[in-house]
Amino acid sequence: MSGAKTVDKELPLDQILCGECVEVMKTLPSGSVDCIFADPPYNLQLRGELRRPDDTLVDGVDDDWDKFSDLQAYDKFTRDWLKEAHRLLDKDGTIWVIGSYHNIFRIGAILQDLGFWILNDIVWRKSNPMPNFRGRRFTNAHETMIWAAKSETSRYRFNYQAMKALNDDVQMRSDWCLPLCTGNERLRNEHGLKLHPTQKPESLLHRVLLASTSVGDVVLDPFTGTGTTPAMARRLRRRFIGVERHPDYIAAARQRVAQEVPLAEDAVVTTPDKREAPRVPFGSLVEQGLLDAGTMLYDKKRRIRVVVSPDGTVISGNKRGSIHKMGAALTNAPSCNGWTFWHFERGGELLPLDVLRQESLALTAQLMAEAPAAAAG
Amino acid sequence: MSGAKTVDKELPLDQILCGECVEVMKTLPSGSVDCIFADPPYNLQLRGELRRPDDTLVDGVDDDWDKFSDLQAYDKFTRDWLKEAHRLLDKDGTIWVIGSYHNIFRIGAILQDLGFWILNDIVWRKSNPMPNFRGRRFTNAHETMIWAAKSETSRYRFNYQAMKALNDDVQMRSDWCLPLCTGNERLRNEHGLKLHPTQKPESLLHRVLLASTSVGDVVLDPFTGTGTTPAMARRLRRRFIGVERHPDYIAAARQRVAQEVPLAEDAVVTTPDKREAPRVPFGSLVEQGLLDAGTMLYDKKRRIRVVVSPDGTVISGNKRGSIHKMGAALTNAPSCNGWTFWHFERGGELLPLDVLRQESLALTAQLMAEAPAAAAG
DNA sequence: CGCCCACATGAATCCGCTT
DNA sequence: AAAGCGGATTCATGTGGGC
Repeated sequence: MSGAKTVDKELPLDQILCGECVEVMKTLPSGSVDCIFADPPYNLQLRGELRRPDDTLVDGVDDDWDKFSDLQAYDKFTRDWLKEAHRLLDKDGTIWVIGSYHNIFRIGAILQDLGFWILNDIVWRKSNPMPNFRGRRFTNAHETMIWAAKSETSRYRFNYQAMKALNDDVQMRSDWCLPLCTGNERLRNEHGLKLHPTQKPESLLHRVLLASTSVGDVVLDPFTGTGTTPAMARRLRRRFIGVERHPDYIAAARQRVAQEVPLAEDAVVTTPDKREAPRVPFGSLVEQGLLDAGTMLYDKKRRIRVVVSPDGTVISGNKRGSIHKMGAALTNAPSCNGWTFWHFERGGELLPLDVLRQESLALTAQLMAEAPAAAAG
Repeated sequence: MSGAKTVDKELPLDQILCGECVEVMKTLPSGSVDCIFADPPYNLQLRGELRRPDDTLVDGVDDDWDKFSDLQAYDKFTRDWLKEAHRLLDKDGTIWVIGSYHNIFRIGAILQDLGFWILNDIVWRKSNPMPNFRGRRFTNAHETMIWAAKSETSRYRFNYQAMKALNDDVQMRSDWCLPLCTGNERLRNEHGLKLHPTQKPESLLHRVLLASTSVGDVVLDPFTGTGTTPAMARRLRRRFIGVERHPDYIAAARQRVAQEVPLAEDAVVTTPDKREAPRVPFGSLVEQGLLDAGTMLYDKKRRIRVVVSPDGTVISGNKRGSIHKMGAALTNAPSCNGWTFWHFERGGELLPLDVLRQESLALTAQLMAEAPAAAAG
């Protein structure tokens, strides 16, 4: 995606910029990023301190950046940065925003108001959440991410097959069970205390970027914190732009990113979607000599048959049409994938046309390798 | 709760009322219900038809009641019924609202705007959701419920121990995995077609009511549909008020509720929360002769000791105070639960004071059973 | 009666390029 | 811009019929 953008040269790629997110975002050109991941302040309305039953203090989020005078102030803040996010996003780009019940409803409503088109709400189920110490509510065991396209008509990226592969070959669901960021992954200061109160686990960003971006895409994180998004972007060979205002976080994030080793180029290749394979017109099989005119095609159970025509149509009685149209017409179906419906005979058994399509693609790839310039032209 | 309300006589209890929810709600007195469960229209905005890969048609929600001209119209609708809900709710009451990403962000924001205090967002994870047939998004495998109190200062009901018991003795989390309403539970018309497009599973309402209401509480459902809430309320011996505008749904719901057999009275008693047990003043142990003045109390490791005073205070040197205050003072802790901190000697071993509290409660219960009137007075 | 297989179905914002 | 059309896409569960 980003490779085609003329604005690329102006972009501060693979950098973590210092400043207020809206101010910094205003310096970037419109439509210049493919994906945004945002972990904004949660507006946690914690009243006083919270203690565990053993009287140790729960280190809640009480930093200054998480203080807002009221809901209206939080809404204004949210609308301001989301407006800039909308401007920066490519027309086919998507945005992820993570939050809890304190702020996610404000964010979701404002996203919709600004014209973003929600694709999913994703539940991050924490495998090891903090228990509810007072026993007055359900254990708050999840956070919510909203995944939205720039507009209703966006042709957004979703690596469906990669997600399916990641989930034992069944569709990835809207609930993801992942552990909190702990142990060595958690950045700590010289006193061993956690550097950032809400550092997100790398596994979360790994899945987000794998699902919704391509290699080389530009990913913006307006609230970079300690740099989980940049680090994962670098690991997965995406480009990143981070924005953060706290110097301590920036220093930690830059160091972290510098230490991150990008995966080998062939290691970031994921299961491709079939839609992205080059289209093979059925007629080209006849042209290439992979299938002769006059060949008989059958459905799987040999109940229906058609004859291949030299122009790539197929004929049954006085009807003629594409392999798809004829498959649909002869079965009274609303549509039909001719590549998997029709079969040809080879060695006494029936094989789907898709086998020939694969052979055609392999043949083309071979020609490309032998004479790239000629084949491309 | 409701037993103490003087408005009870005016309430149309255990009925399903016919009409627009806001109109009907306006006829009910303020502060008259303990809990509200609402399953409002989701405003799904479905476009064309959707087919499964096997070409069968998905029976989507295309009912008129789910159509709104735009987000503003949906917001107005939502604000109107939530305002009435807020008025009807007892000051310590709670509300549940279920929705999907299409509408839940509008609802959550408006709840907050109206002064409701969100307690949890609960994720209903569907064990058997409908897949995403086109492979263009993550499987939409959950719906979200918001649980909110009338105000920040509500002393709302949460049956913590019952929820814990229901969850194999670990705290109930904010994500609930429950199957869809299918099979025999799903109400069908004479043609075997589903009567209501979005009937909720009984297990969901069972847990909701068990978590947030007491036996005898009044539960309002402004969008009753085919009556899952009334049916579960009746089964669990709660009172209900249903509101529904579609005559077919009302007829089905009334029949359904009539067939519902309430559980035996002793079957709906759930694990009581400790904080609901009658409070036992430490001094009453001395009064009851369960502990003699002058008895020595120790911490678990016998490092600290105090002496029991006849007035229920404990003494260490020249300091005197409650078991809690003295526990905190002698350990430099901000607070201390004296019942579990202090131990007494029995048969050569140290037992926590809590053992005596249980014995005191048992003794009182025994007295109540022998002579109820006298003990109560 | 039990096992096996076919079939039905669920709150769904469900395609994208060419002409 | 709207239409045409190639062709990509499903999981868990319950029910019911056949054997």
